[in-house]
Amino acid sequence: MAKRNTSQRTAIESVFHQQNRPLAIDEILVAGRKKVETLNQATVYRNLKRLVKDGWLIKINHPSFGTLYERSGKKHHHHFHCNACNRVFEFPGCLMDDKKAAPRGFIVKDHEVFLFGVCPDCDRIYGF
Amino acid sequence: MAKRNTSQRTAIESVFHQQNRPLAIDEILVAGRKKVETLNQATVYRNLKRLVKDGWLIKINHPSFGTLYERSGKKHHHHFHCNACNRVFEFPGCLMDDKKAAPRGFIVKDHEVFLFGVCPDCDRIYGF
DNA sequence: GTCGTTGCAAAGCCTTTGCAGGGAA
DNA sequence: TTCCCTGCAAAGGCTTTGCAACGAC
Repeated sequence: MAKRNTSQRTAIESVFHQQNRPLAIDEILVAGRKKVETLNQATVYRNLKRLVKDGWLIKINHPSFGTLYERSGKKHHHHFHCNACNRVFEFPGCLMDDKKAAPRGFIVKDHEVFLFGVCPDCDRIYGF
Repeated sequence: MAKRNTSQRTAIESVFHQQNRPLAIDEILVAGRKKVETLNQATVYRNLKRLVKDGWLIKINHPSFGTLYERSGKKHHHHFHCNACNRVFEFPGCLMDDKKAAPRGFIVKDHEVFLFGVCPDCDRIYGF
């Protein structure tokens, strides 16, 4: 199935270029409508699915926000959720060794890590 | 709000006593109905919510199965999902050091790890 | 008898899908 | 012109909620 360039898809892609962080469906829809007023929710869902399938996006499962999407191709990183401001941060690098993470016999091919805590801003302000 | 013991709640709790692994809503409902035939889905949802609130259960977010529940009070462990048989395993222990997992300034209070790969059984049978 | 709990059905989210019209190539 | 893509609305899952009846204490 050949892919056609539409203003809607371009709008959605540009949202990811502007915001370098994991985005929720709704954020994508709202930001996308600033570029294409008529942008429909179903269109966003269809395009995200397509972009994931094409390997341009990665679907993330946030423990409390549900589904988030982020650009693929980034270096391996983990996610951090600030319990105070609810923002999601990305931490480059990794301390997990897949080979050592599981008991003998299990073959680990990938992993997903979510960290929870307090970000520097909130620590400074609220002193959690 | 005082808590009353009902046959429904007892049934749900006993499902967790019998199956020592993360369970999906539907598994809980099906297994629970073997003890209390009339057990209703809404009742299961309400009790799970209550048991989580009381700290008796923990809610887990499985990247592809959605919400799972497991007994609280277990030692720290991570979850492993076999890509071949789709079973979820629990691995005791942890190689992650919260203190080292984040850049300076971030305070990590907790983390959640999901490993993906092939379990020993599937590796033996299919040689993935 | 009180009031927390249950079953049932309706309603609420989030996401997917059918369909006819619209637009890219 | 072809046929992929879009908007809209309906439909599907999963989860929550309102309400009257029920049952633990």
